[in-house]
Amino acid sequence: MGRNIGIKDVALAAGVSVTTVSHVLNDAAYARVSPETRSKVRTAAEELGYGPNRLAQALRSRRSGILGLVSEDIATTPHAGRIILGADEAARARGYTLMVINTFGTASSTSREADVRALLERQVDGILYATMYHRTVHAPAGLAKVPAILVDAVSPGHGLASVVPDQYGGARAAVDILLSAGHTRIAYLNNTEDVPSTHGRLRGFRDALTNAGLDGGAAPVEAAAPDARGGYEAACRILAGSNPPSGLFCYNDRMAMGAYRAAAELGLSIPADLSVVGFDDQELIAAGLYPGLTTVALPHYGMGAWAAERLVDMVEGKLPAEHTGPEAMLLPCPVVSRASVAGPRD
Amino acid sequence: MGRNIGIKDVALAAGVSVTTVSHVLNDAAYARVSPETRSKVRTAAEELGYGPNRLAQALRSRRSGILGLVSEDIATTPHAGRIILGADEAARARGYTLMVINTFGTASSTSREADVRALLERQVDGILYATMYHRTVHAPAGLAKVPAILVDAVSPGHGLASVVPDQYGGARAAVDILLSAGHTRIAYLNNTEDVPSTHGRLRGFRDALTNAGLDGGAAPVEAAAPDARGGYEAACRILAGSNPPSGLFCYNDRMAMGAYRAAAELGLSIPADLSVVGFDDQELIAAGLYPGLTTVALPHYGMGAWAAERLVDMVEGKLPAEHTGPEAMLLPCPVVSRASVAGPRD
DNA sequence: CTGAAAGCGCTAACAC
DNA sequence: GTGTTAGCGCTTTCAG
Repeated sequence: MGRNIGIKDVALAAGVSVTTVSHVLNDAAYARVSPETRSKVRTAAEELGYGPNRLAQALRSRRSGILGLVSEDIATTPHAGRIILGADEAARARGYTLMVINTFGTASSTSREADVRALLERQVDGILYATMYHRTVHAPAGLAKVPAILVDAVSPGHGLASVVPDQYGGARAAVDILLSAGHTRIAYLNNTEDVPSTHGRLRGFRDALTNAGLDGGAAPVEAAAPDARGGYEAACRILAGSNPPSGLFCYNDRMAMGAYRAAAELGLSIPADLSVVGFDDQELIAAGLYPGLTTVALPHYGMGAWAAERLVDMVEGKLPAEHTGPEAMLLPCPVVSRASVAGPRD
Repeated sequence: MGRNIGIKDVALAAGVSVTTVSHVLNDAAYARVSPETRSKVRTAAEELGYGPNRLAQALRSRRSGILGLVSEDIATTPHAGRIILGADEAARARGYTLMVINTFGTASSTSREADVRALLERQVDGILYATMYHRTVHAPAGLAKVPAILVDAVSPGHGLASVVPDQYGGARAAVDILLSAGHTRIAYLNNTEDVPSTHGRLRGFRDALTNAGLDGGAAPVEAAAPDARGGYEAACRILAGSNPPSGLFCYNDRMAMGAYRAAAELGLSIPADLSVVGFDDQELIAAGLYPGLTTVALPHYGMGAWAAERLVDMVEGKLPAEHTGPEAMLLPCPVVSRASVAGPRD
């Protein structure tokens, strides 16, 4: 673990000045260096196993090439992972490295400010601020100091660009799947929490029905906690009625998992007696359930990639750093078809 | 987004030299600065909203305070997330920041080398190299240039410290749960893949039985793909026999999920007719299944934390950077009790 | 075409 | 007690 080789060593080995080395290694546009010198430098660098010290480069050029990402609850679901992956790949493609800071959904705003400050001290060129589920946040003040974008979140009145899933459109697509299969008695198992997805998906549900000539406003909706148990309970209630639905749209895959159990207990076979569509596309559940659950995927990867791409544009001045419009970018939620939907029995 | 305030500005505002500012802000041990000067500096820094430029600090002090983590498949399961979280919290507690680089289980060794090189160029103080599931890897050569630790992986002959789950012990604990509940006819649904966990868990299964006075070598074992479908198929085979087991240990939670389905189809109620224990503690599955699945947790968080802690020790010279023993550190896999185990019917 | 030299913001001898 | 100053490794203007 001896001393690292620097540009100086390369210069010495190639018999040129550090300036020249820097010029050729960076393909400096303004540099005019002879081809022979160029290759001399290149081979010298190669042989010495030279690698630039990005810290020094950053200090000098005032560009760290690092994008900060503060992300909530990295460990809880794969959602955060997919945002990170999308952002990572987009950033990498543009020559940037991601620096991820984990925070908690429950973190105080002081600790969030501290996270952003830590990133700022590292001289990140821009910051991505991601939440674990679509919601509105109070963006840390530090975000104003560098280009920044909110991922899966909106922060009213902060003039920050943001990207969120098109919950409404996803719900419509989900219900359309059921509609196209021929179902007319369709119910919705909603979440009880007051978050954008709860409202967006409900609106999408109703509008899809109305748009198909059914009475969306009167369609049965049961709300419960957004987990397997909540789904089980809500499904029991809705399936026990006198004229039970033949198609069931669930707020998320976990509730759908509960609905599967309810159906099994009631002797209802999926999809022969009951068609089910979920939301979120949690691989572990959706693919593990039997039959495989048809669901709607959340564009986490896409949001991460979109945001990183934009952020780099801002950093490089290709896009104004100040947010242009008040609207959040809406990314589509694609349907993932598996085996839980079939035509109605009757 | 104007120019940032530096130590110089603070010095000017406080009417002292930069040295003094540096001394008080870093609580330099050797510095003798009067209390009044100290507070003058502190308030000046405070008022100006000064924050150090960690890049410059790092360049000068030859310590970046960054720990690199190359982690596989961040987005696929929460496992990588838990390693990251554990490492992040341990690193943070010691004043370090994590720089996470995503790689793929399928990545070429060239690309892995490149990932490590990128980290090295950023002057990370040490590197954590994590795989998504316990396996043996060919560690990138670059890891020799800084302190490094393997997480969830071993690399024979590289002299690298590493930490992995105690698969064997976890399996024994899982089977012991079944044994203590009174079961004597216990079967194992194993994975067909040739990875350490497959072998470790099988050994644990057999030894636990033998240790209890049963014939571990003759106990029924069915192997299949480690997912819900494989579990379903293997469980069908094993449950269809003439003297079916009353206790079932599954290689992982996904296979257990399949076993639940098989049991349901055979009219077997869990845990009344069949007790089931899984492995991995994949929250989404284990807690979502009904009844909740008793399983064994993989110590991902713990491995990340242990490794980061050690790595910092190495970086700070509190631990030799070269690996001491040839053995990987084994972390225990704790049992997570839910509701899938009861006494046998007979 | 190539090189000297001035810093980027900070730390830490060393001098006063 | 406090200040001067020489770099850390690199980029880039400006001379030659």
